[in-house]
Amino acid sequence: MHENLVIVESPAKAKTIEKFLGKDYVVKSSFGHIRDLSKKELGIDIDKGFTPHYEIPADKKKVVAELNKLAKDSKTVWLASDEDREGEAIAWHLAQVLGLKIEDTKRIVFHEITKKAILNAVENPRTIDINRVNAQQARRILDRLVGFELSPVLWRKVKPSLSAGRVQSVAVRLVVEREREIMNFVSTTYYRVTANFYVQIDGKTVKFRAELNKRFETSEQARAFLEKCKDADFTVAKVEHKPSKKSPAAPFTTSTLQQEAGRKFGMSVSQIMSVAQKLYESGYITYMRTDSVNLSGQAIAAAKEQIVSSFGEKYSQVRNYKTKSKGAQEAHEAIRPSYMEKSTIDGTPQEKRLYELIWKRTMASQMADALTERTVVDIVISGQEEKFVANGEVVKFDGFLRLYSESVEDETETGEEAILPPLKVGDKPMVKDITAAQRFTQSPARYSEASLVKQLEDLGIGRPSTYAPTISTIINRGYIIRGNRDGVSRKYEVIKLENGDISVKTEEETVGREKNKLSPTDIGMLVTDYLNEQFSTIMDYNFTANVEKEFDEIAEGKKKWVDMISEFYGHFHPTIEHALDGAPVKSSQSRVLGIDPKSGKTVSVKIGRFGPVAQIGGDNGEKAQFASLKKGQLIANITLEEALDLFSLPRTVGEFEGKEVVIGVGKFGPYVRHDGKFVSLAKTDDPYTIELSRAIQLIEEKRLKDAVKNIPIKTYPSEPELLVLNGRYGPYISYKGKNYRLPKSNVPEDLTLEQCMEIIAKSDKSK
DNA sequence: CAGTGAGCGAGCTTCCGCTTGACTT
Repeated sequence: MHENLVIVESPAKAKTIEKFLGKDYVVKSSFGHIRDLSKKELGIDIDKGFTPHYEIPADKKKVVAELNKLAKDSKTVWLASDEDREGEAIAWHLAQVLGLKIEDTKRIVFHEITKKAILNAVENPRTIDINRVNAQQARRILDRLVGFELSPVLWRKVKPSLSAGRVQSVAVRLVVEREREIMNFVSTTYYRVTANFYVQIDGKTVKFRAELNKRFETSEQARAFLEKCKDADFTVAKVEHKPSKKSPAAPFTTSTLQQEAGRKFGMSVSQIMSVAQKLYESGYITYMRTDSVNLSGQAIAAAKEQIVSSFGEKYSQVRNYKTKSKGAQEAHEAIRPSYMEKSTIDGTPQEKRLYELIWKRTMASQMADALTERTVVDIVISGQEEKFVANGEVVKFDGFLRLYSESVEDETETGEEAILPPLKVGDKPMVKDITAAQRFTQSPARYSEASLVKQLEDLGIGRPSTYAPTISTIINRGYIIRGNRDGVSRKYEVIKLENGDISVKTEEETVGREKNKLSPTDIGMLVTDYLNEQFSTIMDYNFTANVEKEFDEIAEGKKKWVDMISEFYGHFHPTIEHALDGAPVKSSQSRVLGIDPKSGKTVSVKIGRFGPVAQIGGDNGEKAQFASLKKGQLIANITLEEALDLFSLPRTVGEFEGKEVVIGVGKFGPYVRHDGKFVSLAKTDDPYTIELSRAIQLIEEKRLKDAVKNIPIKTYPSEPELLVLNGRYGPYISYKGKNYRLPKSNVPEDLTLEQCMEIIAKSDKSK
């Protein structure tokens, strides 16, 4: 018999709290929600006032059974799930399932895992807030109604297995609309003029740069300006010094961690989350799914101590941050190191890097502003209205920059900030050269995973625990892809005045190179257009914010959840009926690109049975040729040349060992075929351009791998049927035609026959 | 397993949020 059972959501949290509470308390975790609407059906009885039917999912049966047993054996059960809407619902479901009385069940909450906070919580228990629970039920039921009524419409009208929902469909819409902006963008050109000046200071030549305060639209105008500069003289007309300061960014939330680690290390949001999970489980950082920027008093004090001892008093500045994002629920602290004095940890390189990033960000957030002095110098040109402007910046006190500076998503062209020589009004700097370079206005940038997360967060859509899964879902459904683009080469004109001569040159640059950026697929565009047309309310960027207001009213007891859902459904369901009555999506419509110069037949693109496809001929019952579009190509903007290129596979690239080497694209992606054997191309290989030498390299690599794969790590003379082998997922045991996983703790080379048999026996028993 | 594009149709798919392991040969 225990005195007290405390139930929290996360097992790592349970371990920590158990230490704070002492021996009279057993602390267990529910592993999140323990009940949900049934998975198979709608799980809501619409005719009976939207009554939800909750079930305990199969993978939660064990946890619930254990909690039930412990609850029966305890005098008092404390429900300590998070204080947000979902946490309150978890507490309520626990009370229901464990047969606790709602009126006198002890509900406790804390926003930070510190001894003080926990003890304080235990001294101030409350009861379950049923209004907040009802707000969660409304949220859950609304999402189920939307998801499970919309998705079947897509199965009937577009294609099977598609999905739609309050969050994912809007996420796809953002990507689709950005792509359309890029497609419709018309780049204009202008000329940017910069000058290299120099002055003599103490007998030394000091150079500096300045930019003209006007941009020219045409080459002629730019050239005319340079002509006029030939005999002009240049005078410093104004020197302005402005003190300026920079403040550190707030400590990390889930979203900002994803953005920053994405930019700095190029990690995907799901990679970041799984590394952060490891750090959390090891006790190195606080909880990683949070929308709060708050730090505990204890953490602030520890950071201060670290900063003062490492950098001195004047680098410290205690700051309290306020969360401003829409719909934040602040059940936790910001993501921070558990122990501020630990600036580094043991672990994999990724774990170390991510930890150090979190440590620096947290420390910097408690450091002083960086103080700078900005200098702006105007240089007038005799006989002309335009003037050159030089910008300089000097850091007077580095403050938090000593430790950390935030990165930016896409480096855009900005005026250079440099250290300027001491100039004064009336100075006449000499001109080394003046350059008018042709520039181009840029289309908006495609989203990265992290910038899409940021956009969703700004719109109040989705929660920290769902950002990464949402992106996986819309990629898995084939609505969007994450990919790289090589960029294209572009020529630009450079007009330069130097030593009294004007020269014109054409230079070349690569633009539009992208890594891991998101773009829609044809299906993503098709579904988005259809949903926008039929279900504009759900697709509205403000839909979530609007329903959140109502959830808040329910939580405050001002509104009944059934009324809210019933009103919503009254409007929503007829739109479903209307869509089902309507026509299917015109997905078979094709776009004609032109004429194939070789055959003289029509080339078109459309969505076929197996996705987007290009077609040559097939008009009058003749047999058409087909080729799938490449990842990233869209029906909306593929060109005739790109489409014709698709028909170049399979192609023979040469001979190796007297046999043909053929490149093709099969069911499992691009491959090399040689001597009746197939080798997959690497992700970075392009089947349309790959050369013989690389193909041979792939064939040889495959041979080597195959050779290694079949050499056993370990064999046993007394049991010839038992082998320890090296497989795709690491070492494993093969015995009598069956394979067995190795427990992590085993070193495969040291396995004895007895140990192997034990592993086999255990595995067979568990099945 | 290394393309596909005849037509029919049984049975299936699906949401958002809260949590971790288990599991692929």
